[in-house]
Amino acid sequence: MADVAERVGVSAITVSRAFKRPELVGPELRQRILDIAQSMGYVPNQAASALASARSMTVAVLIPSMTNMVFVETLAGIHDMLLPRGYRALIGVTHYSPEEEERLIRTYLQFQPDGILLTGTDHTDVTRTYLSALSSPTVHMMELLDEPGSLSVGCSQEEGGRLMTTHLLERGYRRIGFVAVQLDPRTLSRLDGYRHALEEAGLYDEKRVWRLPDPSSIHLGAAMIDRLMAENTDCDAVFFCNDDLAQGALFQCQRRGIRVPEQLAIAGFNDLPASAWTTPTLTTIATPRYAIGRHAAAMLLDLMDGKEPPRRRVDLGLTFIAREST
Amino acid sequence: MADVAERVGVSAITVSRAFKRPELVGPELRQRILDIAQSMGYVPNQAASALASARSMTVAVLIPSMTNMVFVETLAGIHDMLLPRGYRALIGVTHYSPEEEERLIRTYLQFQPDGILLTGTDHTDVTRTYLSALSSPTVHMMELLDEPGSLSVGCSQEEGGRLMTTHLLERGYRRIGFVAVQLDPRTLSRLDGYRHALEEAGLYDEKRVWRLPDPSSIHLGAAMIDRLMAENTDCDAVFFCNDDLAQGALFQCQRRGIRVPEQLAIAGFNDLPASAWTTPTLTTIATPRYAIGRHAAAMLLDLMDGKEPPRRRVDLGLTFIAREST
DNA sequence: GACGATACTGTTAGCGCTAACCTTGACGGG
DNA sequence: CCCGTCAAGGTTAGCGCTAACAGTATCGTC
Repeated sequence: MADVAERVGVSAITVSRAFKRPELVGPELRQRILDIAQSMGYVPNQAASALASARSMTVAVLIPSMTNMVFVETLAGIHDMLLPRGYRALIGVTHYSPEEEERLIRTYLQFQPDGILLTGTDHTDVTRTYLSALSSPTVHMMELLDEPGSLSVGCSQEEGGRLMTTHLLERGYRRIGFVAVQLDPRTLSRLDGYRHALEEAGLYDEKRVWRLPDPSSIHLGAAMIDRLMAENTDCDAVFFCNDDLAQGALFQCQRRGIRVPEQLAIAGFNDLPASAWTTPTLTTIATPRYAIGRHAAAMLLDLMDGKEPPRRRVDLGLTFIAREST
Repeated sequence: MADVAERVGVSAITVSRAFKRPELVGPELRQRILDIAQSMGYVPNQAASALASARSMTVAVLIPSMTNMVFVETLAGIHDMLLPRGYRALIGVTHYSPEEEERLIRTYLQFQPDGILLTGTDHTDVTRTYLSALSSPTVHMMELLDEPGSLSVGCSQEEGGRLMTTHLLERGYRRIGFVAVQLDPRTLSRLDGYRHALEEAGLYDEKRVWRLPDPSSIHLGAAMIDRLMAENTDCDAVFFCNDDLAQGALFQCQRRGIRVPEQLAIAGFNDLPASAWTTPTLTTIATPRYAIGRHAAAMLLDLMDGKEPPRRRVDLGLTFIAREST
């Protein structure tokens, strides 16, 4: 920067301002500075800038998984909101583990992020301590928080589970199963919604609930159909905790000649792109994941600007999508 | 850091060493420093460290798309290699645009990355200038470079196109179509492979090639089947440039009652998880994308350590997977 | 003609850390 | 007993930038 300043015949601070506070520099001088900087191959040093200004222009984003489209789309929403404002996202993948999340937080705090976006609400005590000691704001995505003062953008997973179960009941199904995998808090909330809806109808039966800690996959969904058949289940409908699983189930039903929905109805969650194209098409619930990313980032931008966001808890709702599989 | 040093009763550099060069500090003193730092909530400032040491411990990674599983899995390979060594990835999404890539490079150079991972080989001249002026190493992923001195890890897309086309010829198909979307260099290489194989067999016909700039999707694959039918194509097989498209085509064939492969054979590229489960299952070519990420990152680590990597051009090959759709 | 407002540009100091060099004391060999 | 060696820790200076404050010229206004 000093070299550029010398070549232009100004002081270093003017070069700095030409880049960071353009309105403070005369237009033609500014252009000359930028041109000469460009020709010299000068690029500002972000580390030095961060050190001097105490603003890293960085937001730490922690998501549970990269291979799950849901979170990738959330990330896209975050990116689209942050990049135009000059912020960069530092992405961490927790693999659904609060301990891994804690480790990542510790690492990313070294970058002095100006804001933090977390997925979900289950964090270790140490994570909570770190965050509360921090001056940078933290917004929670996906689930909604009720604690006063906390910031969250998401939708009610429990309501989603309830919605789908109610739909199945309305369609006349009475022996509705639930397949929960991964067993992260969002899955368990959907299971809660399912259970409450069935309990209210007097139809809840623990033996129709399958809980598996394995990660979700099409393969596992297909395997679950085989297992249900082997166990001679009496289910007339199965609500899978997400679309990957449900798609795998549909594929396997087709292979085995199980008629869906006549013999067995199948429902999913999240509305992945393929779910509109399977045979039969999959009844599911669309989650506003891209919008969640955008809103969470927007809320964070407000806070980083020192402004109070319009709302501290934003419920973006769910969209029920009835298709052929139920 | 100074506060921690004072509490422990040592100088700042000893605290610094306790974190960054543990072998230079006595074991029990080191433990005391770490304990006290922890209790005080001290976290090293990465910006200051980067400024003082001229090492950002950061690698810039540019990929074309985040919603395409292929690149997400590459990213996973990179992460798994870099994180244990203390490096962080700065992820940029170019949306298949060399101009966007140039913009991102400019932005990320501000972070003084210790290394750079790029996807593909088509870059703007400005990008090339930036990179050659840089002391940090750059590794190209996916495609292979022949220029001496250049670093690349990938597989031959052209060979992939050729492999699949040869397979279709062997199965007796004679009027083989090709659907190319996105039209990025990798897609076009596959198209080249397809064309060369057909030309050698004397069966290439331009009218059986569809080129669309649109992004790939299941929806588009399904739409292409409708279009082929409307255009009354004489194709007995269609080679789609990737699995998303091919899956959409399979779904639509099923809907329309087109028997695959008897009436129309369908082939894809990449081997996505669902391709083993569709009805019929999809013939495709598996690309070693996770391994590409790992190898590229490993090569970069060598270079950042000042070591010469074992090889500067690594071809990880392709795996042909014959399934029911052909 | 004095004055304040406005628009630019400059000076000084320091952000938090680490490279490079330096000091100290313990130890062992000849 | 001297000297070299080594382990452990300290001193000094500076990485490249920007916040805060300090000019300086220009202009309009009363």
